[in-house]
Amino acid sequence: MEVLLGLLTIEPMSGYDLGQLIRESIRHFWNESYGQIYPNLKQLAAGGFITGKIEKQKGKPDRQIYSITKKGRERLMRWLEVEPQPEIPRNELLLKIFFGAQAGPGTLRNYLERMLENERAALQQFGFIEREISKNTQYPDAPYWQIALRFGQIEVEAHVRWAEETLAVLQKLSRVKQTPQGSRKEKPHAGE
Amino acid sequence: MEVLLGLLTIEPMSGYDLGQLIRESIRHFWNESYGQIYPNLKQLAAGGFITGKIEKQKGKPDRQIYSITKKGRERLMRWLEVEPQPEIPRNELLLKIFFGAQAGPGTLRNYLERMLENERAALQQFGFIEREISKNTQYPDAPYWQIALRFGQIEVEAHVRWAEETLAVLQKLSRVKQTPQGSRKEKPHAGE
DNA sequence: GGGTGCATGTAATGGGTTACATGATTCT
DNA sequence: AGAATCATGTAACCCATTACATGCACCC
Repeated sequence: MEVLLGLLTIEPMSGYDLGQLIRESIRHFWNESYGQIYPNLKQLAAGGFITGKIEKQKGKPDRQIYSITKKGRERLMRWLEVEPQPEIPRNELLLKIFFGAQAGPGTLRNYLERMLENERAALQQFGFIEREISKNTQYPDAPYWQIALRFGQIEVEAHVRWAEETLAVLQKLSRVKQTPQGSRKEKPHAGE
Repeated sequence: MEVLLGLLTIEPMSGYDLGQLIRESIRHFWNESYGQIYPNLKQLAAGGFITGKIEKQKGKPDRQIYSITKKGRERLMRWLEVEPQPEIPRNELLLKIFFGAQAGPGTLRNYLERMLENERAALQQFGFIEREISKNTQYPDAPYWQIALRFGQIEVEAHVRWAEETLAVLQKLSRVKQTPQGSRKEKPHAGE
């Protein structure tokens, strides 16, 4: 809800634009689906927090361009003043690793390789975003965008380090499991 | 749902125990509320994935102790084989920082200080968990628990570094804002 | 001709938190 | 006396994703 308000302080936009912008620039810490965006915009408009103007296009469908109102800015402010409480992320990968002894190291290694791919792709995306920000230094928010981006970079680097370290640990674990005295109740897994 | 199954492979437990265990050991990457745990246990029991035995206690209410069944283990296995897809966390703090120019650096600094407190508390909690794990090396899952814990440690360290760096950046930003030519449309904020 | 992008929207479904209710014991 | 802990459970509610629907234009 308030994301939309916040993004509309940058410039007036349509719901579609908002969706694009979200997945291009803040997806690494916030996401909204269109199933969320459009109804929320309607609500915000009904409450007088934003106003919409229809923009006609040839060939393409009409666009509803929304602008934030004074009332909207006030609402955004009030929300910004509320201290964000830490939220517990749900990390399915970690959960599966936690029960790793059931799955065996082979499966986990695949998951980690895939994770590394994703994280490296994210790093590239960050590079792209960084260039976008430095093109738009005229906006007063630009330094803050940079800070949010930096969070993503630092976190992803940490993830990469962890994943690499973990792959090494798993290697050792499967070597230990292969030694004769290491096998107790465990059923031997096919392959490594 | 499957967390419960997974945790019950460690040993038979009650819903209450599961809740305790979750918040003591895996809260940093997974959480379930009792409003979720109890109904899920009922469902799992109805499906034959776990079985419950009533344990009577004097003075205290009866406990339903659940054990995982063979069918339950199979279900857990199938779930473990499904590749976890990356999930986008929602970080309200980052979102508020992203719109930082609206709120001003003072508010953000408070949020960051609070965040640092939380992260440091988490580090301490991790120390506690680490000691618990090293007491329970007889479990075959122990190395995997260690890996999951390591993730938390590395991530939290990264967060701390980012927060400290960001506090320094904000300091600079508010100094720049104070210089005469830097003030355009911005209302001056009380205190720095 | 078929897929993709633009653009908006709704409905079904699933997930999860919060708040409430109960009731006994133990601690302060 | 009152609060907290143990222990289980339900109901209301909010939020979010997914899938579906429409319709035109452009490209291969």
